[in-house]
Amino acid sequence: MTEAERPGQGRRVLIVDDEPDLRELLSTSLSFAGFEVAVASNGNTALAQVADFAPDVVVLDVQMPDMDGFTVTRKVRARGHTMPIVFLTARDTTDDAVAGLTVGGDDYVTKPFSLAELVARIVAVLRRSDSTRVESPSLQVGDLVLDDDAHEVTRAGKTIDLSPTEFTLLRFLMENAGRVLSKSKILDHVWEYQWDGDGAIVETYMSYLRKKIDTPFDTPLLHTKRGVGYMVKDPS
Amino acid sequence: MTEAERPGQGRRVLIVDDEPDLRELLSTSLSFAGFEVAVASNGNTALAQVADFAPDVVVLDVQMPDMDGFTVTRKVRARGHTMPIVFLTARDTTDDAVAGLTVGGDDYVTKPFSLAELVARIVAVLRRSDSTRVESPSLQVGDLVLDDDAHEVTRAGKTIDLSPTEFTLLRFLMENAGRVLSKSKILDHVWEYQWDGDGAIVETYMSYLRKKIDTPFDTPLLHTKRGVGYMVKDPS
DNA sequence: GGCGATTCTCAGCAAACTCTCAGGATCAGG
DNA sequence: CCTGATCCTGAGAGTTTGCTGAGAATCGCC
Repeated sequence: MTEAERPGQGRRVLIVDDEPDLRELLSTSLSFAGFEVAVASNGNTALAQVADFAPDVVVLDVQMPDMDGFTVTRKVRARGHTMPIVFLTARDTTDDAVAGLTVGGDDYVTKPFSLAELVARIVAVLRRSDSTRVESPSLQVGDLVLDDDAHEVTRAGKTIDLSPTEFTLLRFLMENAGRVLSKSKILDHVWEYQWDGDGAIVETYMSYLRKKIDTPFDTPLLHTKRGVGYMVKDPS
Repeated sequence: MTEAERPGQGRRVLIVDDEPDLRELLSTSLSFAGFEVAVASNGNTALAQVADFAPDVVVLDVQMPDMDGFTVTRKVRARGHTMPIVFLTARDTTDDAVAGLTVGGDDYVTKPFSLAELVARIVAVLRRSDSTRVESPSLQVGDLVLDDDAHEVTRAGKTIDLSPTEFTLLRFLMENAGRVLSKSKILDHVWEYQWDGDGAIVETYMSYLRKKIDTPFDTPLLHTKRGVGYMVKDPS
Protein backbone atom coordinates (compact mmCIF):
# COMPACT_ATOMS: atom_id res chain seq x y z
CA MET A 1 0.00 0.00 0.00
CA THR A 2 1.23 3.44 -0.79
CA GLU A 3 1.60 6.40 1.48
CA ALA A 4 -1.35 8.22 0.01
CA GLU A 5 -3.65 5.33 0.76
CA ARG A 6 -2.54 5.06 4.41
CA PRO A 7 -2.00 8.68 5.36
CA GLY A 8 -1.61 7.93 9.06
CA GLN A 9 1.04 5.28 8.65
CA GLY A 10 3.00 4.81 11.87
CA ARG A 11 1.36 7.70 13.70
CA ARG A 12 -0.42 7.37 17.02
CA VAL A 13 -3.78 9.04 17.58
CA LEU A 14 -5.82 9.23 20.78
CA ILE A 15 -9.59 9.55 20.36
CA VAL A 16 -11.47 11.16 23.25
CA ASP A 17 -15.25 11.10 23.03
CA ASP A 18 -18.07 10.04 25.33
CA GLU A 19 -20.35 8.76 22.55
CA PRO A 20 -19.64 5.04 21.92
CA ASP A 21 -20.91 5.11 18.34
CA LEU A 22 -18.75 8.01 17.31
CA ARG A 23 -15.74 6.55 19.13
CA GLU A 24 -16.30 3.33 17.22
CA LEU A 25 -16.63 5.12 13.89
CA LEU A 26 -13.46 7.13 14.43
CA SER A 27 -11.51 4.19 15.77
CA THR A 28 -12.39 2.01 12.79
CA SER A 29 -11.70 4.56 10.13
CA LEU A 30 -8.51 5.99 11.64
CA SER A 31 -7.15 2.48 12.14
CA PHE A 32 -7.77 1.80 8.51
CA ALA A 33 -6.12 5.08 7.59
CA GLY A 34 -2.97 3.58 9.11
CA PHE A 35 -2.98 5.14 12.56
CA GLU A 36 -2.29 3.34 15.76
CA VAL A 37 -5.38 4.14 17.77
CA ALA A 38 -6.17 4.47 21.46
CA VAL A 39 -9.53 5.61 22.83
CA ALA A 40 -10.77 7.29 25.97
CA SER A 41 -14.39 7.93 26.97
CA ASN A 42 -13.76 10.68 29.52
CA GLY A 43 -11.29 13.32 30.64
CA ASN A 44 -9.45 11.35 33.29
CA THR A 45 -8.88 8.34 31.08
CA ALA A 46 -7.71 10.73 28.39
CA LEU A 47 -5.10 12.24 30.68
CA ALA A 48 -3.82 8.80 31.60
CA GLN A 49 -3.70 7.78 27.92
CA VAL A 50 -1.82 10.89 26.91
CA ALA A 51 0.92 9.85 29.32
CA ASP A 52 0.88 6.11 28.62
CA PHE A 53 0.15 5.97 24.91
CA ALA A 54 2.12 9.09 23.98
CA PRO A 55 -0.02 9.96 20.94
CA ASP A 56 1.31 12.13 18.12
CA VAL A 57 -2.09 13.80 17.88
CA VAL A 58 -5.33 13.88 19.91
CA VAL A 59 -8.89 14.05 18.59
CA LEU A 60 -10.94 15.59 21.36
CA ASP A 61 -14.66 16.17 21.69
CA VAL A 62 -15.12 19.46 23.54
CA GLN A 63 -18.58 18.58 24.87
CA MET A 64 -18.24 15.82 27.43
CA PRO A 65 -20.22 15.41 30.64
CA ASP A 66 -17.51 15.01 33.26
CA MET A 67 -14.68 17.21 32.03
CA ASP A 68 -14.98 19.52 29.05
CA GLY A 69 -12.42 19.93 26.32
CA PHE A 70 -11.03 23.17 27.74
CA THR A 71 -10.20 21.55 31.05
CA VAL A 72 -8.70 18.46 29.42
CA THR A 73 -6.59 20.65 27.16
CA ARG A 74 -5.37 22.82 30.03
CA LYS A 75 -4.36 19.78 32.08
CA VAL A 76 -2.63 18.14 29.13
CA ARG A 77 -0.66 21.29 28.39
CA ALA A 78 0.09 21.83 32.09
CA ARG A 79 1.84 18.47 32.09
CA GLY A 80 4.11 19.58 29.32
CA HIS A 81 2.59 17.71 26.39
CA THR A 82 2.74 19.67 23.15
CA MET A 83 1.22 17.40 20.56
CA PRO A 84 -1.44 19.00 18.33
CA ILE A 85 -5.11 18.57 19.16
CA VAL A 86 -8.01 18.41 16.71
CA PHE A 87 -11.18 19.48 18.50
CA LEU A 88 -14.64 18.23 17.63
CA THR A 89 -17.17 20.99 18.25
CA ALA A 90 -20.89 21.40 17.74
CA ARG A 91 -21.81 23.62 14.83
CA ASP A 92 -23.27 26.30 17.11
CA THR A 93 -20.12 26.73 19.17
CA THR A 94 -19.24 30.42 19.26
CA ASP A 95 -16.26 31.62 17.30
CA ASP A 96 -14.34 33.05 20.22
CA ALA A 97 -14.74 29.83 22.19
CA VAL A 98 -13.16 27.96 19.30
CA ALA A 99 -10.49 30.60 18.95
CA GLY A 100 -9.56 30.08 22.59
CA LEU A 101 -9.08 26.40 21.92
CA THR A 102 -7.04 26.34 18.79
CA VAL A 103 -3.77 27.87 19.81
CA GLY A 104 -0.55 26.93 18.09
CA GLY A 105 -0.82 23.98 15.75
CA ASP A 106 -4.29 22.94 16.81
CA ASP A 107 -7.34 22.77 14.59
CA TYR A 108 -11.03 22.03 14.94
CA VAL A 109 -13.79 20.30 13.00
CA THR A 110 -17.51 20.89 13.48
CA LYS A 111 -19.92 18.04 14.00
CA PRO A 112 -21.26 16.38 11.99
CA PHE A 113 -18.16 16.11 9.82
CA SER A 114 -17.07 13.94 6.93
CA LEU A 115 -14.39 11.35 7.57
CA ALA A 116 -12.32 12.49 4.62
CA GLU A 117 -12.28 16.00 6.02
CA LEU A 118 -11.32 14.90 9.52
CA VAL A 119 -8.49 12.70 8.30
CA ALA A 120 -7.22 15.54 6.12
CA ARG A 121 -7.16 17.91 9.10
CA ILE A 122 -5.36 15.39 11.28
CA VAL A 123 -2.74 14.79 8.64
CA ALA A 124 -2.36 18.54 8.19
CA VAL A 125 -1.72 19.34 11.86
CA LEU A 126 0.71 16.44 12.06
CA ARG A 127 2.64 17.75 9.11
CA ARG A 128 2.82 21.24 10.55
CA SER A 129 3.90 19.98 13.97
CA ASP A 130 6.75 17.90 12.64
CA SER A 131 9.19 19.77 10.48
CA THR A 132 11.30 16.65 9.97
CA ARG A 133 8.48 15.03 8.10
CA VAL A 134 8.67 17.03 4.90
CA GLU A 135 5.98 15.40 2.90
CA SER A 136 4.48 16.69 -0.27
CA PRO A 137 1.11 18.15 0.54
CA SER A 138 -0.09 17.88 -3.04
CA LEU A 139 -1.72 15.08 -4.93
CA GLN A 140 -1.17 14.63 -8.63
CA VAL A 141 -2.89 12.59 -11.33
CA GLY A 142 -1.79 13.32 -14.86
CA ASP A 143 -1.73 17.10 -15.24
CA LEU A 144 -4.25 17.53 -12.44
CA VAL A 145 -2.75 18.80 -9.19
CA LEU A 146 -4.45 19.26 -5.83
CA ASP A 147 -2.61 21.32 -3.23
CA ASP A 148 -4.05 20.68 0.21
CA ASP A 149 -2.28 23.55 1.97
CA ALA A 150 -3.32 26.16 -0.55
CA HIS A 151 -6.66 24.41 -0.99
CA GLU A 152 -6.15 24.84 -4.69
CA VAL A 153 -6.64 22.70 -7.76
CA THR A 154 -4.99 23.19 -11.13
CA ARG A 155 -5.10 21.33 -14.39
CA ALA A 156 -2.45 21.95 -17.02
CA GLY A 157 -1.39 24.98 -14.99
CA LYS A 158 -4.85 26.53 -15.05
CA THR A 159 -6.53 27.16 -11.70
CA ILE A 160 -9.88 25.46 -11.18
CA ASP A 161 -12.42 26.80 -8.73
CA LEU A 162 -14.14 24.15 -6.63
CA SER A 163 -16.74 24.31 -3.89
CA PRO A 164 -15.83 22.72 -0.53
CA THR A 165 -17.73 19.51 -1.27
CA GLU A 166 -16.31 19.27 -4.76
CA PHE A 167 -12.82 19.70 -3.31
CA THR A 168 -13.28 16.98 -0.69
CA LEU A 169 -14.73 14.63 -3.26
CA LEU A 170 -11.89 15.20 -5.69
CA ARG A 171 -9.29 14.74 -2.97
CA PHE A 172 -10.86 11.44 -1.93
CA LEU A 173 -10.85 10.26 -5.54
CA MET A 174 -7.24 11.35 -6.05
CA GLU A 175 -6.09 9.68 -2.84
CA ASN A 176 -7.47 6.51 -4.37
CA ALA A 177 -6.40 7.12 -7.95
CA GLY A 178 -6.58 4.03 -10.11
CA ARG A 179 -9.09 2.36 -7.84
CA VAL A 180 -12.84 2.25 -8.37
CA LEU A 181 -14.82 3.67 -5.45
CA SER A 182 -18.46 2.72 -5.03
CA LYS A 183 -21.05 5.41 -4.53
CA SER A 184 -21.71 4.18 -1.00
CA LYS A 185 -18.03 4.28 -0.12
CA ILE A 186 -17.84 7.84 -1.42
CA LEU A 187 -20.93 8.78 0.57
CA ASP A 188 -19.49 7.29 3.75
CA HIS A 189 -16.23 9.20 3.44
CA VAL A 190 -16.98 12.47 1.74
CA TRP A 191 -20.41 13.26 3.18
CA GLU A 192 -21.19 13.75 6.85
CA TYR A 193 -21.50 10.55 8.82
CA GLN A 194 -25.04 9.25 9.13
CA TRP A 195 -26.01 11.05 5.99
CA ASP A 196 -29.34 9.51 4.98
CA GLY A 197 -29.52 10.45 1.33
CA ASP A 198 -28.84 8.03 -1.48
CA GLY A 199 -26.15 7.86 -4.12
CA ALA A 200 -27.87 10.35 -6.42
CA ILE A 201 -26.00 13.20 -4.78
CA VAL A 202 -22.72 11.58 -5.76
CA GLU A 203 -23.84 11.45 -9.38
CA THR A 204 -24.69 15.14 -9.26
CA TYR A 205 -21.31 16.10 -7.83
CA MET A 206 -19.46 13.92 -10.28
CA SER A 207 -21.30 15.82 -12.98
CA TYR A 208 -20.15 19.13 -11.41
CA LEU A 209 -16.56 17.90 -11.23
CA ARG A 210 -16.56 16.71 -14.80
CA LYS A 211 -17.83 20.02 -16.04
CA LYS A 212 -14.90 21.77 -14.36
CA ILE A 213 -12.13 19.20 -14.70
CA ASP A 214 -12.78 17.16 -17.84
CA THR A 215 -15.03 19.07 -20.20
CA PRO A 216 -12.66 22.05 -20.74
CA PHE A 217 -9.74 19.71 -21.53
CA ASP A 218 -8.91 17.04 -24.04
CA THR A 219 -8.29 13.96 -21.93
CA PRO A 220 -10.90 12.84 -19.40
CA LEU A 221 -9.54 11.85 -16.00
CA LEU A 222 -12.82 10.98 -14.28
CA HIS A 223 -14.24 7.62 -15.26
CA THR A 224 -17.55 5.91 -14.56
CA LYS A 225 -17.57 2.16 -14.07
CA ARG A 226 -21.24 1.46 -14.60
CA GLY A 227 -22.69 -0.64 -11.81
CA VAL A 228 -19.50 -0.34 -9.77
CA GLY A 229 -18.48 3.24 -9.06
CA TYR A 230 -16.14 6.06 -10.06
CA MET A 231 -12.41 6.44 -10.48
CA VAL A 232 -9.80 9.01 -11.44
CA LYS A 233 -6.98 7.60 -13.47
CA ASP A 234 -3.75 8.80 -15.01
CA PRO A 235 -4.22 8.56 -18.77
CA SER A 236 -0.71 7.27 -19.39
CA MET B 1 -3.46 -25.62 -6.96
CA THR B 2 -2.00 -22.19 -7.41
CA GLU B 3 -2.58 -19.10 -5.33
CA ALA B 4 -4.90 -17.54 -7.84
CA GLU B 5 -7.08 -20.62 -7.92
CA ARG B 6 -7.44 -20.78 -4.14
CA PRO B 7 -7.80 -17.13 -3.27
CA GLY B 8 -8.52 -17.78 0.39
CA GLN B 9 -5.55 -20.05 0.97
CA GLY B 10 -4.62 -20.13 4.64
CA ARG B 11 -7.08 -17.47 5.66
CA ARG B 12 -9.74 -17.95 8.30
CA VAL B 13 -13.29 -16.74 7.72
CA LEU B 14 -16.20 -16.70 10.16
CA ILE B 15 -19.68 -16.91 8.62
CA VAL B 16 -22.52 -15.48 10.70
CA ASP B 17 -26.05 -16.06 9.37
CA ASP B 18 -29.27 -17.39 10.84
CA GLU B 19 -30.46 -19.09 7.63
CA PRO B 20 -29.13 -22.67 7.58
CA ASP B 21 -29.29 -22.97 3.79
CA LEU B 22 -27.27 -19.85 3.17
CA ARG B 23 -24.80 -20.78 5.90
CA GLU B 24 -24.31 -24.12 4.24
CA LEU B 25 -23.87 -22.59 0.79
CA LEU B 26 -21.32 -20.08 2.03
CA SER B 27 -19.46 -22.61 4.13
CA THR B 28 -19.12 -25.00 1.21
CA SER B 29 -18.03 -22.48 -1.35
CA LEU B 30 -15.63 -20.57 0.90
CA SER B 31 -14.04 -23.85 1.94
CA PHE B 32 -13.61 -24.64 -1.72
CA ALA B 33 -12.02 -21.23 -2.21
CA GLY B 34 -9.36 -22.29 0.26
CA PHE B 35 -10.58 -20.65 3.44
CA GLU B 36 -10.64 -22.24 6.83
CA VAL B 37 -14.27 -21.79 7.79
CA ALA B 38 -16.16 -21.44 11.06
CA VAL B 39 -19.89 -20.70 11.30
CA ALA B 40 -22.21 -19.10 13.80
CA SER B 41 -26.01 -18.90 13.66
CA ASN B 42 -26.50 -16.02 16.07
CA GLY B 43 -24.80 -13.04 17.64
CA ASN B 44 -23.62 -14.59 20.85
CA THR B 45 -22.05 -17.60 19.16
CA ALA B 46 -20.43 -15.18 16.74
CA LEU B 47 -18.80 -13.24 19.57
CA ALA B 48 -17.48 -16.43 21.09
CA GLN B 49 -16.16 -17.60 17.71
CA VAL B 50 -14.42 -14.30 17.04
CA ALA B 51 -12.44 -14.84 20.23
CA ASP B 52 -11.82 -18.60 19.84
CA PHE B 53 -11.39 -18.97 16.10
CA ALA B 54 -9.63 -15.64 15.54
CA PRO B 55 -10.86 -15.20 11.95
CA ASP B 56 -9.02 -12.95 9.49
CA VAL B 57 -12.37 -11.78 8.12
CA VAL B 58 -16.04 -12.08 9.08
CA VAL B 59 -19.03 -12.48 6.76
CA LEU B 60 -21.99 -11.10 8.68
CA ASP B 61 -25.69 -11.01 7.84
CA VAL B 62 -27.09 -7.73 9.15
CA GLN B 63 -30.64 -9.07 9.50
CA MET B 64 -30.72 -11.63 12.28
CA PRO B 65 -33.48 -12.20 14.82
CA ASP B 66 -31.64 -12.10 18.15
CA MET B 67 -28.87 -9.57 17.59
CA ASP B 68 -28.50 -7.50 14.44
CA GLY B 69 -25.28 -7.11 12.55
CA PHE B 70 -24.61 -3.61 13.81
CA THR B 71 -24.80 -4.69 17.43
CA VAL B 72 -22.54 -7.64 16.73
CA THR B 73 -20.09 -5.33 15.01
CA ARG B 74 -20.05 -2.87 17.89
CA LYS B 75 -19.40 -5.63 20.41
CA VAL B 76 -16.69 -7.16 18.27
CA ARG B 77 -14.97 -3.79 17.89
CA ALA B 78 -15.41 -2.96 21.57
CA ARG B 79 -13.38 -6.05 22.36
CA GLY B 80 -10.53 -4.74 20.30
CA HIS B 81 -10.89 -6.92 17.22
CA THR B 82 -10.06 -5.07 14.03
CA MET B 83 -10.48 -7.66 11.30
CA PRO B 84 -12.51 -6.53 8.27
CA ILE B 85 -16.17 -7.43 8.02
CA VAL B 86 -18.19 -8.07 4.87
CA PHE B 87 -21.86 -7.39 5.56
CA LEU B 88 -24.71 -9.15 3.80
CA THR B 89 -27.72 -6.86 3.35
CA ALA B 90 -31.08 -7.20 1.65
CA ARG B 91 -31.33 -5.31 -1.60
CA ASP B 92 -34.30 -3.28 -0.39
CA THR B 93 -32.56 -2.20 2.80
CA THR B 94 -33.03 1.52 3.16
CA ASP B 95 -29.95 3.55 2.46
CA ASP B 96 -29.61 4.99 5.95
CA ALA B 97 -29.52 1.46 7.38
CA VAL B 98 -26.58 0.67 5.12
CA ALA B 99 -24.92 4.02 5.73
CA GLY B 100 -21.54 3.83 7.39
CA LEU B 101 -20.88 0.22 6.45
CA THR B 102 -18.02 1.00 4.13
CA VAL B 103 -15.84 3.00 6.45
CA GLY B 104 -12.52 1.48 7.28
CA GLY B 105 -11.72 -1.77 5.55
CA ASP B 106 -15.27 -3.08 5.63
CA ASP B 107 -17.51 -3.73 2.66
CA TYR B 108 -20.99 -4.98 1.99
CA VAL B 109 -22.75 -7.16 -0.55
CA THR B 110 -26.48 -7.13 -1.26
CA LYS B 111 -28.54 -10.30 -1.28
CA PRO B 112 -29.00 -12.17 -3.47
CA PHE B 113 -25.38 -12.10 -4.54
CA SER B 114 -23.18 -14.25 -6.74
CA LEU B 115 -20.59 -16.38 -5.01
CA ALA B 116 -17.82 -15.19 -7.28
CA GLU B 117 -18.64 -11.62 -6.35
CA LEU B 118 -18.68 -12.36 -2.63
CA VAL B 119 -15.35 -14.17 -2.74
CA ALA B 120 -13.84 -11.30 -4.71
CA ARG B 121 -15.00 -8.80 -2.10
CA ILE B 122 -13.65 -10.91 0.75
CA VAL B 123 -10.28 -11.23 -0.93
CA ALA B 124 -10.26 -7.48 -1.59
CA VAL B 125 -10.89 -6.46 2.03
CA LEU B 126 -8.28 -8.96 3.20
CA ARG B 127 -5.71 -7.56 0.85
CA ARG B 128 -6.35 -3.99 1.94
CA SER B 129 -6.41 -4.78 5.63
CA ASP B 130 -3.01 -6.39 5.54
CA SER B 131 -0.31 -4.20 4.10
CA THR B 132 2.31 -6.92 4.61
CA ARG B 133 0.60 -9.13 2.10
CA VAL B 134 1.79 -7.50 -1.08
CA GLU B 135 -0.07 -9.57 -3.57
CA SER B 136 -0.72 -8.69 -7.16
CA PRO B 137 -4.30 -7.56 -7.49
CA SER B 138 -4.42 -8.55 -11.13
CA LEU B 139 -5.04 -11.80 -12.94
CA GLN B 140 -3.18 -12.59 -16.12
CA VAL B 141 -3.61 -15.17 -18.88
CA GLY B 142 -1.41 -14.67 -21.91
CA ASP B 143 -1.66 -11.00 -22.85
CA LEU B 144 -5.03 -10.70 -21.16
CA VAL B 145 -4.91 -8.82 -17.85
CA LEU B 146 -7.73 -8.25 -15.35
CA ASP B 147 -7.20 -5.55 -12.72
CA ASP B 148 -9.65 -5.93 -9.87
CA ASP B 149 -8.95 -2.56 -8.21
CA ALA B 150 -9.53 -0.53 -11.34
CA HIS B 151 -12.19 -3.02 -12.47
CA GLU B 152 -10.46 -2.94 -15.81
CA VAL B 153 -9.50 -5.48 -18.45
CA THR B 154 -6.81 -5.08 -21.09
CA ARG B 155 -5.56 -7.30 -23.85
CA ALA B 156 -2.22 -6.53 -25.49
CA GLY B 157 -2.31 -3.18 -23.72
CA LYS B 158 -5.67 -2.26 -25.18
CA THR B 159 -8.48 -1.51 -22.74
CA ILE B 160 -11.58 -3.66 -23.10
CA ASP B 161 -14.92 -2.44 -21.83
CA LEU B 162 -16.97 -5.07 -20.02
CA SER B 163 -20.36 -5.00 -18.34
CA PRO B 164 -20.52 -6.08 -14.67
CA THR B 165 -21.70 -9.60 -15.51
CA GLU B 166 -19.14 -9.99 -18.27
CA PHE B 167 -16.46 -8.87 -15.83
CA THR B 168 -17.49 -11.33 -13.12
CA LEU B 169 -17.69 -14.15 -15.64
CA LEU B 170 -14.25 -13.41 -17.05
CA ARG B 171 -12.73 -13.17 -13.60
CA PHE B 172 -14.19 -16.54 -12.66
CA LEU B 173 -12.78 -18.07 -15.84
CA MET B 174 -9.38 -16.48 -15.27
CA GLU B 175 -9.24 -17.61 -11.66
CA ASN B 176 -9.66 -21.10 -13.05
CA ALA B 177 -7.47 -20.67 -16.12
CA GLY B 178 -6.56 -23.94 -17.77
CA ARG B 179 -9.49 -25.74 -16.21
CA VAL B 180 -12.78 -26.50 -17.94
CA LEU B 181 -15.82 -25.15 -16.11
CA SER B 182 -19.25 -26.59 -16.77
CA LYS B 183 -22.13 -24.29 -17.56
CA SER B 184 -23.88 -25.24 -14.33
CA LYS B 185 -20.77 -24.50 -12.31
CA ILE B 186 -20.49 -21.11 -13.98
CA LEU B 187 -24.16 -20.46 -13.30
CA ASP B 188 -23.72 -21.35 -9.64
CA HIS B 189 -20.79 -19.01 -9.13
CA VAL B 190 -21.27 -16.08 -11.44
CA TRP B 191 -25.04 -15.67 -11.29
CA GLU B 192 -27.00 -14.97 -8.12
CA TYR B 193 -27.64 -18.05 -6.04
CA GLN B 194 -31.10 -19.54 -6.63
CA TRP B 195 -31.02 -18.34 -10.19
CA ASP B 196 -33.59 -20.45 -12.04
CA GLY B 197 -32.62 -19.89 -15.64
CA ASP B 198 -30.81 -22.47 -17.73
CA GLY B 199 -27.35 -22.55 -19.24
CA ALA B 200 -28.38 -20.63 -22.35
CA ILE B 201 -27.49 -17.38 -20.63
CA VAL B 202 -23.93 -18.61 -20.21
CA GLU B 203 -23.69 -19.28 -23.94
CA THR B 204 -24.91 -15.76 -24.64
CA TYR B 205 -22.39 -14.17 -22.32
CA MET B 206 -19.56 -16.31 -23.65
CA SER B 207 -20.49 -14.99 -27.05
CA TYR B 208 -20.33 -11.42 -25.72
CA LEU B 209 -16.93 -12.08 -24.18
CA ARG B 210 -15.54 -13.63 -27.32
CA LYS B 211 -16.64 -10.69 -29.39
CA LYS B 212 -14.70 -8.36 -27.12
CA ILE B 213 -11.74 -10.49 -26.13
CA ASP B 214 -11.00 -12.91 -28.96
CA THR B 215 -12.48 -11.62 -32.21
CA PRO B 216 -10.42 -8.40 -32.35
CA PHE B 217 -7.17 -10.34 -31.78
CA ASP B 218 -5.21 -13.11 -33.44
CA THR B 219 -5.04 -15.80 -30.80
CA PRO B 220 -8.23 -17.05 -29.15
CA LEU B 221 -8.07 -17.45 -25.38
CA LEU B 222 -11.63 -18.62 -24.75
CA HIS B 223 -12.27 -22.23 -25.62
CA THR B 224 -15.40 -24.39 -25.77
CA LYS B 225 -15.18 -28.01 -24.73
CA ARG B 226 -18.31 -29.31 -26.34
CA GLY B 227 -20.49 -31.23 -23.93
CA VAL B 228 -18.27 -30.23 -21.00
CA GLY B 229 -17.94 -26.49 -20.61
CA TYR B 230 -15.70 -23.50 -21.16
CA MET B 231 -12.12 -22.58 -20.39
CA VAL B 232 -9.64 -19.75 -20.78
CA LYS B 233 -6.13 -20.93 -21.51
CA ASP B 234 -2.71 -19.42 -22.00
CA PRO B 235 -1.74 -20.15 -25.63
CA SER B 236 1.90 -20.85 -24.77
C1' DG C 1 -31.57 42.28 4.40
C1' DG C 2 -30.20 41.06 -0.06
C1' DC C 3 -27.55 38.45 -3.31
C1' DG C 4 -24.72 35.01 -5.08
C1' DA C 5 -22.72 30.56 -4.12
C1' DT C 6 -23.64 26.11 -2.55
C1' DT C 7 -26.16 22.07 -1.46
C1' DC C 8 -29.49 18.86 -2.43
C1' DT C 9 -33.82 16.81 -4.71
C1' DC C 10 -36.08 15.37 -8.58
C1' DA C 11 -37.58 13.90 -13.00
C1' DG C 12 -36.93 13.17 -17.86
C1' DC C 13 -33.88 11.35 -21.03
C1' DA C 14 -30.38 8.40 -23.07
C1' DA C 15 -27.65 4.65 -22.93
C1' DA C 16 -26.25 0.36 -21.14
C1' DC C 17 -27.39 -3.95 -19.50
C1' DT C 18 -29.76 -8.43 -18.78
C1' DC C 19 -32.13 -11.98 -20.47
C1' DT C 20 -35.11 -14.66 -23.92
C1' DC C 21 -35.71 -16.67 -28.11
C1' DA C 22 -35.11 -18.74 -32.48
C1' DG C 23 -32.72 -19.81 -36.67
C1' DG C 24 -28.51 -21.32 -38.26
C1' DA C 25 -23.91 -23.41 -37.67
C1' DT C 26 -21.08 -26.97 -35.91
C1' DC C 27 -19.90 -31.23 -33.96
C1' DA C 28 -19.88 -36.32 -32.60
C1' DG C 29 -21.27 -40.80 -33.42
C1' DG C 30 -23.03 -44.03 -36.18
C1' DC D 1 -22.88 -38.67 -45.03
C1' DC D 2 -26.99 -38.34 -41.79
C1' DT D 3 -28.92 -36.94 -37.75
C1' DG D 4 -29.62 -35.37 -33.30
C1' DA D 5 -27.45 -32.75 -29.91
C1' DT D 6 -25.03 -28.85 -28.80
C1' DC D 7 -23.54 -24.38 -29.37
C1' DC D 8 -23.38 -19.67 -31.54
C1' DT D 9 -25.21 -15.29 -32.36
C1' DG D 10 -28.29 -11.58 -33.84
C1' DA D 11 -32.53 -9.29 -32.70
C1' DG D 12 -35.35 -7.32 -29.48
C1' DA D 13 -38.14 -6.50 -25.13
C1' DG D 14 -37.90 -4.96 -20.63
C1' DT D 15 -35.32 -3.19 -16.97
C1' DT D 16 -31.74 -0.64 -14.68
C1' DT D 17 -28.37 2.89 -14.31
C1' DG D 18 -26.35 7.16 -14.83
C1' DC D 19 -26.35 12.03 -16.62
C1' DT D 20 -27.96 16.55 -16.46
C1' DG D 21 -30.81 20.70 -16.16
C1' DA D 22 -34.08 23.02 -13.30
C1' DG D 23 -35.42 24.60 -9.11
C1' DA D 24 -36.05 24.88 -3.94
C1' DA D 25 -33.72 25.60 0.33
C1' DT D 26 -29.92 27.12 2.84
C1' DC D 27 -25.57 29.45 3.82
C1' DG D 28 -22.26 33.03 3.91
C1' DC D 29 -20.89 37.47 2.99
C1' DC D 30 -21.20 42.11 2.14
